[in-house]
Amino acid sequence: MPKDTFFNLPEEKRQRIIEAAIDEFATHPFQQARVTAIADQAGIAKGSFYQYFADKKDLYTYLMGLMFQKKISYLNQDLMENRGKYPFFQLLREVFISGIRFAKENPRLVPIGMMLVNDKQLYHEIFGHYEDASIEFFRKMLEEAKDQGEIDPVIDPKLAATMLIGMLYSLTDFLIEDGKLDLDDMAIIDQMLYFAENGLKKKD
Amino acid sequence: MPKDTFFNLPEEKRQRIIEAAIDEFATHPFQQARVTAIADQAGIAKGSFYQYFADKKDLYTYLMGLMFQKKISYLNQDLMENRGKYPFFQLLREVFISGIRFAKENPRLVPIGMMLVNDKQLYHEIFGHYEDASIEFFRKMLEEAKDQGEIDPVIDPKLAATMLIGMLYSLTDFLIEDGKLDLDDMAIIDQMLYFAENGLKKKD
DNA sequence: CTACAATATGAATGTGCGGTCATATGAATG
DNA sequence: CATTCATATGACCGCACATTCATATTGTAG
Repeated sequence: MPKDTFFNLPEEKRQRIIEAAIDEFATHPFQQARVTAIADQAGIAKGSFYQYFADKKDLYTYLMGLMFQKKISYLNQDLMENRGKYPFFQLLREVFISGIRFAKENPRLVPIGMMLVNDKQLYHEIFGHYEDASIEFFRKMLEEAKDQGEIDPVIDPKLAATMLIGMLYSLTDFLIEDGKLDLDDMAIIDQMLYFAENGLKKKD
Repeated sequence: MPKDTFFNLPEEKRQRIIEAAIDEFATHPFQQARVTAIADQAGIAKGSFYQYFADKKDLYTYLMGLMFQKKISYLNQDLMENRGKYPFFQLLREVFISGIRFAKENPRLVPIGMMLVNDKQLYHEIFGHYEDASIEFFRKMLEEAKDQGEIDPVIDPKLAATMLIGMLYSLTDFLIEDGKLDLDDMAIIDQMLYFAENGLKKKD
């Protein structure tokens, strides 16, 4: 957690620091991200940085928290709270839509998330030692849908969850990185769902 | 390219160096990988390292080349050379099989590849500035299959290629990382194909 | 043996960066 | 004003590491 001094800062200055940090962490993995660069960019002295944060990781962890909250806020609250009441593929659509929308509206946050996911060690230091939360999330959804007879019984939920996450990650990355696709966002979502639905749905 | 002195080395010593490098690069991203660790592990003096390689990147680039060759060697030569003659889903099965087999037999190489893919900057320095080769490879296969009427005309080849790669990457990573899946390799491949086939195939 | 070239070695060099610290500035209080 | 407390600052320290270099060792040819 940042120190009190950080939260006592005028809103504007705090934002400058956060923005500078996002810039730096979006372009450099944690270890290579430079405190000096963040301080310079934010227009504060390096020493001041350590008035606000215990160290580099302190800021990083705080940022990850903000990001996580923001990501969550893109999910339709009603759908998520009453998961059981909605058909699986509608939930899946909602998750895809919010994922893409988040990525489009916060392009700088995407690479930060990617880098964290790829640094297993750091990931565990920050989020603790449990299975990747997003895989678990999808796995549970699939498990329930399977019980409801919505998806093909031969599908292994954990494997399918891994594949869905993989699709979503690599697509998000792709869209942000070079994003040359002659489709608008909704067409992309439709195709992903079409693909996933035909791949997973219970056959008659 | 390594210097002549490296290739003049007795086979056994050269192997030791390569193995040491693989160990180091499998556990540390390029920037954090230490020349000292490689030299120590290989049992050579640090100075000797620079008799063989211009610098750290020289060795790394060389390693990536070896890895690429090795990966290619897992593909069924006949199938690849006569791509046009085989049905798309058979080719896809072959690519999946060789990918998983490569990963299972060379587990230390997988994280190295993952880290490289995730370091866009380094990736481009090493492989040049063209589109991700594996996406292109899948995209072409899909394009051809679409012309043959094997896959659903609504599918966008580039998007589908991105999704397939994503599935394959994340699955490979998953298998190597913690790999707790109650399925054997063939069952995994079958499910991936089942998923992909139903998702992509032309509907009657 | 000798002389020359190729290779091996690890101490020394240089650099970049995270984190510390003594000091300065300024706001608030009385 | 004078005192105190919170915040700001950038020079400085220590360390880790890639790379260099002067020197030693080994191999080879005549």
